[in-house]
Amino acid sequence: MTTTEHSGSGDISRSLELLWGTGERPSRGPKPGLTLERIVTAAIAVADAEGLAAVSMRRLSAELGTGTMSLYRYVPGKAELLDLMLDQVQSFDPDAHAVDLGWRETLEMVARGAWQLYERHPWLLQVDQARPLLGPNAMAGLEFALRGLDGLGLTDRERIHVIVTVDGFATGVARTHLNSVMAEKRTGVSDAEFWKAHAPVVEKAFAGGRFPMQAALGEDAFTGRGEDVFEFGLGSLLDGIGAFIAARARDTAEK
Amino acid sequence: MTTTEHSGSGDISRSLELLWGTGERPSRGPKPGLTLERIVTAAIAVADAEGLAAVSMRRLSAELGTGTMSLYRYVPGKAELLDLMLDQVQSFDPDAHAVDLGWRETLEMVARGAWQLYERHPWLLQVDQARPLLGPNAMAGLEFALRGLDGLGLTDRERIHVIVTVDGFATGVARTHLNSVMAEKRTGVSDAEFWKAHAPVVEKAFAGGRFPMQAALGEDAFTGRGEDVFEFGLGSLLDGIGAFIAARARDTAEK
DNA sequence: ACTCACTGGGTACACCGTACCCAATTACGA
DNA sequence: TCGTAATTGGGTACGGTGTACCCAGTGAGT
Repeated sequence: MTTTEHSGSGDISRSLELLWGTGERPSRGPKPGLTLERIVTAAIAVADAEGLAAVSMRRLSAELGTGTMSLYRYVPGKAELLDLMLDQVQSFDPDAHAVDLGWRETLEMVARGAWQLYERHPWLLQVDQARPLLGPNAMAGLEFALRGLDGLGLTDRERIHVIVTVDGFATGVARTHLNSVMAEKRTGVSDAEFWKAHAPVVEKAFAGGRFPMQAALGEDAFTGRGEDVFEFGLGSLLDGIGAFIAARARDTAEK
Repeated sequence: MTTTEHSGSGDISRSLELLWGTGERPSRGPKPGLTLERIVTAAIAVADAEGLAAVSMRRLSAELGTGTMSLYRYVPGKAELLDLMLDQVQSFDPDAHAVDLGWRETLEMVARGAWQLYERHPWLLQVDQARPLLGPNAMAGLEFALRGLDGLGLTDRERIHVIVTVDGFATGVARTHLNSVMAEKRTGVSDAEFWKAHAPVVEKAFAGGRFPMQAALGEDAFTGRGEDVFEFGLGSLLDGIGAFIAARARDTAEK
């Protein structure tokens, strides 16, 4: 049993200070035996290996060999820790930003980047990303996307719309896909077994005649891989966005 | 602090029995003073009003005026309760299914239906929907979508891909939108205040010259409403899917 | 040497899901 | 009619959670 942890519940400016590392060491008192980074890294490692539910303050302190309450000397609370985990995990190869790509390649990278990120850290889907604090890594990603959409005649707001749309799509499909993968890992019940359990109830429902479309569906309809759905949807979405961009280009050409 | 609750963690066939209501009352023993439906309804009401985090067995029992452990006479555990909440909340006007719509209208209804569902019950985004148990309402929704995509020359798997894509898109964008709305409600910090807190740190980052695109962004770039992003993205996505369907139609015509 | 900001961390509290009991209730078999 | 078996109601208790509150120990500044 787990719950989507709320990030950003704590003191915002405190979290930002931690994110951007503006804290100076005070001159008095003993030197800290821990670092923020070690705590965040340990938390991510635990989340990757055992899921977000396994990340508790007691568990982390055990992992780091300290007292539980010592962690609160570095992080105001668990919510802020999640903020920090979010930003750290979003760091990616800065070389990828160097190249100037076309809009389609850029958006494909945005979508595939999000997909791979979720694949690597499925627990991200469990974190309430409502208001991800603007960390350095998040800003770098946005900058990359904006540059790829530059010079197409789109307004600022339209560029943001496009980016949020592509990211939302990737997130939504990744959620469906990865939740299923995680469910299997967690419960030990494979997809096949899961659907097998449904068989009796589904057959009874089909017999009622209320679901002719589903009854007529072939066996293989549901066996598609999540990646295929993602690629199909991404292609369609970008085709549609391409049409929008082309229309914009025609508008500006007329003027 | 909250966590995405895992549905489907419990005994699957037990949950299915509850979903499809195949349980007969045993002849002996006292009559139950509660019903499954009352429990599920109360749980949904609490989740709607105060979020998923407020839904605890103790809280529900208080709401219903019973002992906490009595709930376990009706529901195997909290995971199964979530399964039931999921299906109950997905019920919609059966009349909407009566009409036969074109593929675009159908997919628009699927997407808008999902969007409105999340708007009404934002906590749905917190529930792990990896493997939603096939309840009667979920099946009705899928049936509706499949019918709208009938006769277009798509394979079974392609129709499923289209539906998952559209649903994933709606879910992803709704997540971004509603998490922001919920964050405001929960923390009392408005979007404006939230971004204001970022100002000093963002300005310092801009001064570094690493983010020229974001620095050049107009004030209004981020003030767009979530609904606008949704409508923009939905339009583009359906345009793209339309192109795919048209290409398929040409294929079959050639044969 | 004294002071005092600082770090480390133990204890305690309020909450959670739920395993395990036992008492009260009800209908069937004798 | 009277056990008796099945079923419901629910109290208690356990192991988990985040974290408020303290106090002891550290080490640089005066």
